[in-house]
Amino acid sequence: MAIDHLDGRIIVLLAEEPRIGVLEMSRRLGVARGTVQARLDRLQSNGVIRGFGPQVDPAALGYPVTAFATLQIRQGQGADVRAYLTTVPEVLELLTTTGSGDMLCRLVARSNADLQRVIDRVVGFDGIVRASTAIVMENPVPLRIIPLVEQAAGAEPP
Amino acid sequence: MAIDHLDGRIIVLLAEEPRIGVLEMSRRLGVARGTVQARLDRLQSNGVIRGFGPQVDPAALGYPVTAFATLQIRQGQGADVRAYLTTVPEVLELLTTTGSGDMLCRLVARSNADLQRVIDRVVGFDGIVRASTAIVMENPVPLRIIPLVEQAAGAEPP
DNA sequence: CGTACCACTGGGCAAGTTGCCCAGCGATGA
DNA sequence: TCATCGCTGGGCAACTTGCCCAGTGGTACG
Repeated sequence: MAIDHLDGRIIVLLAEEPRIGVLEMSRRLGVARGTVQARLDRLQSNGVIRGFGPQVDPAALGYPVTAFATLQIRQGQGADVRAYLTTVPEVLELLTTTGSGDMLCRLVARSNADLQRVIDRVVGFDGIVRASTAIVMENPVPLRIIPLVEQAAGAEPP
Repeated sequence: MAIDHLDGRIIVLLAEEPRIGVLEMSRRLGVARGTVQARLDRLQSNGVIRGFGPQVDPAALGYPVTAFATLQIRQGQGADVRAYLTTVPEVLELLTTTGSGDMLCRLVARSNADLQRVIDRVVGFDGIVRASTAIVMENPVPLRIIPLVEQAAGAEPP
């Protein structure tokens, strides 16, 4: 659960050069190969590293428009709404948040015009009372984890 | 830019079993190794596949609380705010959206109490006028891309 | 109608990596 | 004092990678 400095360096190295192998990592970190292997196994079984899935860019796939929709759900319809939204490919993420029984929904679309279609499809579902949408214009800080890893790795040792 | 069926299957396969190699993929897909290699290279240089960085779970790192903060920025301070928030490790993502000159900010914290510290640190910056925060309770649809990939891969061929 | 060009196949090669094993060592804790 | 744990450093066979090649079918263009 707690991460030490070596774990941190492994994760950072892996993030910078994902194609790197265990052997090369051990060389760069100055430790034995078995050590890196053991650490990696531990990090994965701990759930710290969930996997190494490919990071796909929706924009390159033809979906350059991202938006966030805040949904207001009819009482008791939460489960139905989740199940429905799971079936919509353009829904990339769905979160329930504090506030008036709300959900936050990350959407993509082929264009601003297409976004209308996606939103209609989302809010067309019966259990959704109201939706307000914000279109993403810029992404100054793309989803990242490294700074947090470094903090988690560096803060503990002392 | 456009993805065909084989590209889609490669991405899906890669997402399901990231440790798989090119040779094993070619066997499962029933194509020559060189073909898979060429497709992968193309997908990466196209930017469709950005990389294979490790997916780290903030919760396993000791940051189980996620929240979204909507920030209202003082006129003309946008760039300063971005630069500042980039330095805060708990800020995992920052987006500018339509609406009253707003930014949306994804945060994590060690606990609800710790979230207060993080928020103070975020909104303590001068260029931020107001912030409203929503704590994430559940994550019914974790960030995903496969359904979209399948749609992009399956819709074109006909 | 012929000719390039392109993507794919199927094969072959050396070099490197992986997964697995082992013995030894130093620090930690009972 | 002894057992445990994590790390080291080494060795091994099996596999994969990166790279090369010639041949083939389809498509676009002259």
